[in-house]
Amino acid sequence: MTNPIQRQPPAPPAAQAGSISARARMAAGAPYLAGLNAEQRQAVEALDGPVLVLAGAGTGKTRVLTTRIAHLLSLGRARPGEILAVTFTNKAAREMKNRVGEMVGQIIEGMPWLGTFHAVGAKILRRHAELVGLKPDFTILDVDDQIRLIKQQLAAENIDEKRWPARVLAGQIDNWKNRGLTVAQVPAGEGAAFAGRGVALYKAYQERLKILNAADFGDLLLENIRLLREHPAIALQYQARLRFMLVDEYQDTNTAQYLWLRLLAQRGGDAGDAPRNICCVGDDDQSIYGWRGADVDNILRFEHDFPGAQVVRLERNYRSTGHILAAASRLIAHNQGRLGKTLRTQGEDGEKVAVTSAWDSEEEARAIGEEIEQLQRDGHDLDEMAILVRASFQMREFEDRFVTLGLNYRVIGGPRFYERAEIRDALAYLRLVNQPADDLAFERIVNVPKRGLGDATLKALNAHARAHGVSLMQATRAVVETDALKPRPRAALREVVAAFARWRARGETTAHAELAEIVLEESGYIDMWRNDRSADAAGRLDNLKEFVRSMEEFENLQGFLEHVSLVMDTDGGADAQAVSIMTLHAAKGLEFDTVFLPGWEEGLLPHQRSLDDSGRAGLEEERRLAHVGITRARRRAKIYFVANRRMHGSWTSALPSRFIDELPPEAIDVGATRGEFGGLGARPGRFERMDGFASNYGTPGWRRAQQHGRGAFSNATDDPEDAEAARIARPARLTVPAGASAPFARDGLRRAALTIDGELVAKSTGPSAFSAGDRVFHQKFGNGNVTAVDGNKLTIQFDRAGEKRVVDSFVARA
DNA sequence: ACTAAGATAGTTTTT
DNA sequence: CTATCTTAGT
Repeated sequence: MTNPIQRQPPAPPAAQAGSISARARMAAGAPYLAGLNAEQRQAVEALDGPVLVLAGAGTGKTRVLTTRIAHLLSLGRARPGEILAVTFTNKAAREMKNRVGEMVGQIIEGMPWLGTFHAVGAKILRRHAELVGLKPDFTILDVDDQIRLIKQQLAAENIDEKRWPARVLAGQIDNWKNRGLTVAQVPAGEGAAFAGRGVALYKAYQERLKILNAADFGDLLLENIRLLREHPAIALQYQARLRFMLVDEYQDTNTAQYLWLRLLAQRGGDAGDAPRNICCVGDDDQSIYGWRGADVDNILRFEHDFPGAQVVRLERNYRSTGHILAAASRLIAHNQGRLGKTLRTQGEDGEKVAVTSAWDSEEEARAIGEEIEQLQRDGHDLDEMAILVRASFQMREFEDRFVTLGLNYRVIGGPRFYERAEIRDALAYLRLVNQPADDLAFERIVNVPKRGLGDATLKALNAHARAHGVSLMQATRAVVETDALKPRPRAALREVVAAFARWRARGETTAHAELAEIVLEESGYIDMWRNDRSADAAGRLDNLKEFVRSMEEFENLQGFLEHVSLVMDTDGGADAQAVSIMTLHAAKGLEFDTVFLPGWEEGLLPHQRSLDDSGRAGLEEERRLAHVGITRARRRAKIYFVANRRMHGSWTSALPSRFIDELPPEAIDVGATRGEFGGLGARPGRFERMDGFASNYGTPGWRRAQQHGRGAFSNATDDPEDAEAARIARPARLTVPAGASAPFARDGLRRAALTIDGELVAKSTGPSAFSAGDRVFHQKFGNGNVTAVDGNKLTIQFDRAGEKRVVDSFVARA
């Protein structure tokens, strides 16, 4: 798909030997090299030519990368300004910076080219902005701005936003940019997307960005590529300077990033014909970002792209116990098209990977909650436990449960600090003070807080701005002087113009953090939240305070704004002990003693959408996700799957994930939750319904479920109670007929769960398991009296907890 | 211009 | 089911 890099002969081994010598001998005994294993050391010391380090989970990838930089510096092979080191996240960049700093001293202060792809891209682009039609102080737009911009374009083009949503076009443009495609390079077929106007809209969007003196995230790379391609002299300059390149998480690079690296890796002035010194570190088994443009092929193709490349495999895992590693390895072995690694551990086997079935997601959450409490009683830190989910909707169940348990938890991920509305609003104010021509910022806050300025007013301003080719702020200044507007909006706008002029002047003499306070106060923005009665208003005020405080770390407003658009993240206060809840994606790169992996069901992991959209590639990426999940665990990995999950409001039955079948039986322990099945609330009377599902009995899913029932699961324990629980919890999964209403689905499934091979395995206790007046016991709320029955929902007056509505399966007769 | 009731869709996420 | 966005009503 992309042209391979220019063929280059491998370097003669002796070519660089001269410069090493004494210093090298000193470095050989360098403290930072001590403690590396043979492969790690090889990866660190192979400084010349292309090197691919295949670093499996927990094999010391970051250590190799940072040590390599330290090594380069202390050998004197490169000055800090000659090393390009790129990562994907700010977190990774920060960590690298810190760790290199620890090894080498303060030299890192001068590592200007260590950062994320985007930060480094922006840095280069600012230096040569004019060459790509921008000014050096261009604004970096985020997704929000992007969408707003595209919305305007669609409106101007009279395109029905219903049929062609702005975010879809934004996604498409992003996709093109990820693949390194400029307007001219979009394949004809794809350009016809969006009612045949895809490319035209892309073109118009790019033109609009230039007018606004703005670049979106994609441009930071794509315009960079264009810059380097169209100006060979500049390319040469960077090629010559950046003599050593290091790339983290290479499996996650997209085509644009790949092209950019390739351009920089072409032979520079000093290197003659020698291959460039590029070292990519990654793990094809942890490539989980295909859906956002990452191309695993980049890493699979490395040796082809960089002939003569050395490949170093790091396979010694220092993180997990034997059973955990065995489970992860066997699972990932089911993927085809891997470079292939075998993780080994020196440690003990440890606990087996627990695979537990539960009736539904609520029970799953309860079981995990109990296990966490047990671990806590045994002296384990909550900080060392994490729940890793496939999709964020799974989180709520755990949050709900943990709130009632009073268990401290923290959700990792979610909306980033700078993505929060209040922060973006505050930023827009500052951007507008800094750059009155920032139309997007203007539109965002002109009526926040409410100033009585609506669509009509904005339309008038836009019309004037377009007609005269000026910014909205300028247009406003002009329009306010006319009587084109009604008195009310006119007065409001007059105030806005005056206020910004005032703040701008004030900025000349006032420190930027203080200025921000003044702006937020005088604009009425702070008051807006002070007067807001909603629950999260207080939090927003806190965020604003934090926002202003964080400004103090920067020299000036300009510097702060650059930081915020590229680098700001939420790594905030992690003070109290808490269980972490996050997605599998967010967990990459982290590790915990105990990892809970709920939701291992067909359709969720692997996710149906992945399967539908990307077929086998999708399945393999899901498998890698599962692999990432297991390998986060140091000592305990616990997998769960449920029979029933509520999705989009209706109950859906689920099959255990095929990934569970792919685990090595000898490394796992299978069981079921000790759910309160006694009170299942089975109500006979409609068993004939089962016949309606008969056609599903021959499906692969059904067969697999049966197989499990007969195999590992039914023999999981000698305890008859457990055995029954296992059978029940491992019911025949049925596909809910499409469109089945929730109650029907639920009833049908409940019924299904009670029968295996058509045999009733759970006894029912009458039409209604409970009736008003019954004395019952609930695990959490204690004893109480049933006051009303509604289907399987009971209203209970608890002695201590008050009145609650509870599903009958959660209570037992007292 | 703002509010309240309807429609709609609903993995994963960084920069 | 529920969060979010759009539309209709005041």
